[in-house]
Amino acid sequence: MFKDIILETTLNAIDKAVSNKELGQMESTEGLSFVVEKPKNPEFGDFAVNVSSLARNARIAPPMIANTIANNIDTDKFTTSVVAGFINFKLSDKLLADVVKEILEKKENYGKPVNPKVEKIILEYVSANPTGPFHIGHGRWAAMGSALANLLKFYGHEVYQEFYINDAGSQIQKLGRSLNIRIKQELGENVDFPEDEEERKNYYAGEYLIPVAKKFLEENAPAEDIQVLSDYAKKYMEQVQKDLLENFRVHFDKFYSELDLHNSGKVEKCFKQLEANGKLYEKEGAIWFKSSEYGDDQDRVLKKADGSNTYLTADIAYHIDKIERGFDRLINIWGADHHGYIPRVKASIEALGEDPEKLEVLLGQLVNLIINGEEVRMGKRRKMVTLDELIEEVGIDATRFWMSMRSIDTTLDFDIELAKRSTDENPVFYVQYAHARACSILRNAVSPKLDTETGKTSPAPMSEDELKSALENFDSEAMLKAIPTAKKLVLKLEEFKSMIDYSAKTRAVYTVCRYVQDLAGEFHSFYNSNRVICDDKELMKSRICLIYAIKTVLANALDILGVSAPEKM
RNA sequence: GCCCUGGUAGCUCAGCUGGAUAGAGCAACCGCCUUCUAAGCGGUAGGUCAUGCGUUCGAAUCGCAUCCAGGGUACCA
Repeated sequence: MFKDIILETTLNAIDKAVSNKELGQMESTEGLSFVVEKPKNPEFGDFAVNVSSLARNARIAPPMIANTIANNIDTDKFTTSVVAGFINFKLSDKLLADVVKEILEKKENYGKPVNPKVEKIILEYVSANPTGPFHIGHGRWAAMGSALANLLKFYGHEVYQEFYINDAGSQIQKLGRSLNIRIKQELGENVDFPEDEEERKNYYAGEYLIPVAKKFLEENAPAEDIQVLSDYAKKYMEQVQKDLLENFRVHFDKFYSELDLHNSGKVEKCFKQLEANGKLYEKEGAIWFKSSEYGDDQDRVLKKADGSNTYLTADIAYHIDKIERGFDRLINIWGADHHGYIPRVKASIEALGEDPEKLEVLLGQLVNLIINGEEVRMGKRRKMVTLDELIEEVGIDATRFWMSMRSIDTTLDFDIELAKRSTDENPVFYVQYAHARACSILRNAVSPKLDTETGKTSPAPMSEDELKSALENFDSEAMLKAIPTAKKLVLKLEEFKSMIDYSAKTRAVYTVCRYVQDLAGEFHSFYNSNRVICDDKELMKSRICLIYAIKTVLANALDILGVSAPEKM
C-alpha cells in the first residue's frame, strides 16, 4: 500500500537522521508512529506525514525537523516538499501506472493483503425466533452480516457463518396456541385472540399464521395438540426464513438449533461445570450465576424456580460450544436492545475458564422506516413491515446497499421512496451505473460503429485480439501518458487496499459502501473529461486498461456487499 | 437512578488512534448532451461541529459536567 511505503520511508529517514545526530536530542526511533494523511490542498502532494510530534523529543522546531527528515529521503518513487511540520509526498507516475498493472494482474484478488493475520472466525447474526416472518430490522443484520462475512473472507480470514435458532423457549408454545386459533377459524369456528391486551401477549396475532393454518389442514386432519401444532408452525416458519435468506444472498454454513443444544446435554454440562467452579447459588428457589464477580451489574438467574432454564443458560453453553469447536474469534451481531446481555455472556465464558476477549459483539442500532417522508416506528400496534415486503418493493440490491451503508452505531433511516428511485438521489444506482458504463466502453471498443445519418458502419476501434493483448501485455511506458489526467482516479483505485485493511479490522462494512461511491464518482468525473475511444491508439489502449481496472475494482467491492454489478442498465 | 448509542450544512451522514481552510450525497440555484450510457459532469451557496469547563503548542476528535434523542435495565426470548 502507498501508505505503508510512505510510512516506512519516513521512519527510515528518521532513523538515518538520528544516527547522523541531525535530530537534536533524539536518540531512538522506538515507539514512533505517524499517520499518513491526504493533504487538504492537492497542490501540496498526494500524501502527507506530520512530524510535529517529534518537536518535544528533539527540541527543534517542526519545520526544521520536517526538512531534516525530507533531506534523508532518497527514492525515485516520489518527490517531497515541506510545509510547516508536514512532509508532502508526490507520487511518481511510474508508481501510479503500476497500480493499474497490479489490478490487471490480480483481478478479483486485487486488494487482498499480502500477509494477513488470519483468524478462524465464527460470525453469528440474525438468529431470530422461528415464530414469524423477518421484519426490516432482521434485514439490516442479514445484509450487514453477510457483507461482513464476505469482507473478512476477502481479507483472508476463515469465516464460518451461523444462525442460532431459538426454537426451545416458551415462545414456541405460544406459536402453537396461535396456530390453533387460526386453524379453528379456518374450520369456521367463532374464536379469536383475546381482547385483553395482557392476555393477547400470549399469542402471535399476526395474519401470517393464516396460510400456515390452511396448509396444515390440507396436509393433516384437524388437530388441537399444541405440541404438534408448535412443531408444524416452527418448521414452516424456519423454512420461510431460510428461503428468504437464500433469496437475499445470505448464506449460513449452519443453522444451529437451541433444542439440539439442550438434547446434546451441553447445557446441563456447562451448568454443572459452573456449579463445580462455585459460581452458582440458590436464592428464592432459583439458581443464580455470580456474574457480578466479573463486572456484570447483578447476578443472573440460570434456573428458574419452576425448574426450567432461562435463555441465558443455553446461550452460555452455545458460546462455550463455539470456543470448543476451535474458533479463535466469536463475532456476534446483536441489536442494541440486547446490549445488557454482553457482560453476562462474557462473565460466563470467564467463569468457565475461557478467554472472554474472544467474544466480540457488534451492537447494531435499530432501523426506522420512512414512508412518504414519515417515520414509521416498528412494532407496537403499527403494522409491521416485513423484510420480504421491503425486498419486493425496493429490490435486493437496493435493500442490501441501504442496509449496509451506515455505521452500525447509528440508527438507520430507511427511506423506501428514495431507495426505490432510480435517479442520482439513489447511491446504489449511481454505483451500478458506473460499472455498466465501464462495461459499455469496453464493448464499444471492439464493436463496429453504425453512423445513424450516413447509414455506414465504420470498423471497430480495436479488434478483440488487440483488446486481449492490451490487457495481458501491460505497457507501462504507454500508461505513463494516460496517468496525468487520471491521477485522482488511480489514487482511488489504490486506496481500495487500505480501505479493505481498515474495514476488515474495524468490521465496518459501511466504509465499503462509501468507497464504492467515491470510486464511482471519480470514474464519472474522468469519463466526462477524457475520451477513452480516441484516435491516439496507444492512449486508447492505456485508457482501456484503466477502464478495465475500474470495472474490476467496482465489481470486487460490490461483490463484497452482495450487490450485483450489471453489465448493462 | 444506572448502562449502551447518537447529537456536525435545510435533510441523510462521513471525519473522532488530536494537526494545514471541517467533508460527501441529496435538496436549492447556475451551467454542460451533433462524440464512448445526461441513471452523468462542472460550478455557486449553505457551519457557534448540542452546551460549558478542562488537558494540549494545537480539540469536531481526548476528559469531566449538563441538555436533547433512541435503546436497555425480567425467574421473556
